[in-house]
Amino acid sequence: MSSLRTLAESLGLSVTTVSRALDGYPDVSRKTRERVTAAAEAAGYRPNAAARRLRRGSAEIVTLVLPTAQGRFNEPLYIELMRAMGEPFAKAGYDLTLMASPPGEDELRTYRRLVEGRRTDGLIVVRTRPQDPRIEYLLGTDFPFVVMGRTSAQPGIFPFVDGDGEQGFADATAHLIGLGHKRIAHVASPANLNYALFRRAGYERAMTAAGLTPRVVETEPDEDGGFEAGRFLLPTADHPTAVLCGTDRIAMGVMRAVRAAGLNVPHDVSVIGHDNLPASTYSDPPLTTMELPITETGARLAEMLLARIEGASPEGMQEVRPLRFIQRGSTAPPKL
Amino acid sequence: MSSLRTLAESLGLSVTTVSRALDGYPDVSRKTRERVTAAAEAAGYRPNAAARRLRRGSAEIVTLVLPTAQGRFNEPLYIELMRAMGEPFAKAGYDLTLMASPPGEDELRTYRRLVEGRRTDGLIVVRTRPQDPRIEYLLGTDFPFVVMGRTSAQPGIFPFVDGDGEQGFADATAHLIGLGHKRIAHVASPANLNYALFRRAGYERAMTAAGLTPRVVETEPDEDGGFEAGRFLLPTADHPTAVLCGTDRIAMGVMRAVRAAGLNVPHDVSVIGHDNLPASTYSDPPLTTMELPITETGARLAEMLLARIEGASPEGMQEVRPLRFIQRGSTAPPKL
DNA sequence: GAAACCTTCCAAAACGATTTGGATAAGCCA
DNA sequence: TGGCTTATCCAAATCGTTTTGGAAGGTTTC
Repeated sequence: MSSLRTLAESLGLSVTTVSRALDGYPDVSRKTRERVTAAAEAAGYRPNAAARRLRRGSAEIVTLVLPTAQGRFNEPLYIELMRAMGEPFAKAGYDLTLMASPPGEDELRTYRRLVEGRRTDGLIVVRTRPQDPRIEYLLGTDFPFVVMGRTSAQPGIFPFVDGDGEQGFADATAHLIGLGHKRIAHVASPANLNYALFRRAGYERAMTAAGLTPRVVETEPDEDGGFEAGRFLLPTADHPTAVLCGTDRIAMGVMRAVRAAGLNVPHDVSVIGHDNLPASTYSDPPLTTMELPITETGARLAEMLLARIEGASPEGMQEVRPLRFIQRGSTAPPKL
Repeated sequence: MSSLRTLAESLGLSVTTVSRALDGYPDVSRKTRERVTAAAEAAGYRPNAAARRLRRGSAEIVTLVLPTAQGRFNEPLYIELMRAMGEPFAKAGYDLTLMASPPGEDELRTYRRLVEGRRTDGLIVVRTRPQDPRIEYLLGTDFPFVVMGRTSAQPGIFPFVDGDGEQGFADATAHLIGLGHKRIAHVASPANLNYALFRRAGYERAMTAAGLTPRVVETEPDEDGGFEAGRFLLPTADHPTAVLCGTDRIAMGVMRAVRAAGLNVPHDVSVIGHDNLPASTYSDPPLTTMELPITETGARLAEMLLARIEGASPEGMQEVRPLRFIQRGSTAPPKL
């Protein structure tokens, strides 16, 4: 409704002066500035976002694109991430928005729309794959983006923060070995998810180092996948006494399978997950798990993205952080 | 990079013609149109969103503002809702975005920014309160919005879809009574959440109709709240044999409290929730619950919002839908 | 008292698309 | 041939800001 022009006319000033008064330029007298801000307040003036964006060439928006299709993913994690990033971005004058996008072909189209239509000033990429077409595409532009997670091999350097899944899973495996477990299985997420590779490698490293034989089952990273894997692993007499799961949701499914097999967690089978989902605190028993502390991660990612938008080089913006191990009730020494 | 102007120059055409060719106007020859679209394709031309918005006066965006601060809310629900609405909006040329906002004063500011800065074309309001300042504000503008949920008393008519919590909780209570339960408690969400009032009313209606005494405990709508309520209700000898919970997350907490009291679900205490969260399928035992079918709800809300954006009147856009009852393992007849 | 400086304001030019209101040329009819 | 359509194209205005490059008038400096 109220534009700069109407406001200026009602004040008997030029559009320029009103604009500069509101932006706090020093070349407008205190008296005028006060008159202008009062009038703007009274009229409920709010600059038209499109006009300002067109002129400034910046959208004042950063976007997290959430791939979401087959099954529900770790959404609470991403909402949490949004919350962690919200404040730093708001402080810098950016709206943080989330867009859900079906993965695959359409996903790249979404990115192109956002980038080439200048619909956003920066992107947060999540749920990386070892070869990630989104990142390949973004590296080909000079568009600012940050990544939660990593890729395996990508020709180019970009900012990311990731948990040290390799070390974390090695440590968790060592923890189980320390409890006395020998038959430890790993239920892994599909290898087309990048984190799955690291976690598996850590598990295998620790097992081999202890002279134990790794046993890996690959499955969908959700409760059903975990349940299936559990049903596959548990029936035999020499079933694993501990199962290290790629994600909490897999772990939930495995625990259900353990119960379905008439066994007990953690007495017969210990279970460990990863993500520290809200539900994991309240499962029966509460799930032993690990996590990348999300608040600090979000804050750091926001910082990086803002720096990139300001034109900073991505060098030195690669961080692999230790995971936090959370000991709860789903792990115990093996029976006898 | 590539603008209409550069494209036009490279083709030896006017900006007008190029624009109209790409928009499929009939006053440009087939040959020219083909030449233009080919060149646009080759140059990777994508219209500048800000410019188009400024001129068209539409942002091509609709926004769901998610209040998110104290504790994690039912995020999976809202991501699911986004997914349900994504396609109809995409088909109509709108990007659907989610913005997280701290509730309270700042929340209204977020709404004002979006509405008055024309940053979006339509809003989806969720997590309604009985007196909802966001809705009051929006009713004062003529800005298009739809609501998932209802308010108690609001001077004005607006589009909404809500589950019939009153009937649903009455039915669930009747179901428990039919199983033979007499001491049935209700753990309610705080009364400043609108749905809490309806659910409680339904519970009380069914109890009273059966000549039973309602017993209501109010608590925070999360696992901790449920746990606290459970610890309060369960220790006595004449503890409830069934607990009807305002949300699944409350129910999770209650189930944990039941176990902590050395009792069994459902043998000693039946538990019912509401929301049908992903985790509820995989809890032990799986939770009996109910839900507002989210896909249809999202589709209908999208339809309504698009109609409102087109200028349709909000009359007849009020829908209270029956809840779907999902019987799982957390309910059984009372012991003896 | 003239030159150099502030202070305060503003006209006009962007930004990149869409849309209005013709202009030009070719085809058609009588 | 002249008048009337029709088919194709385009110049210029517009959306609402921000920003550039002064201009006008008053002050200070020497």
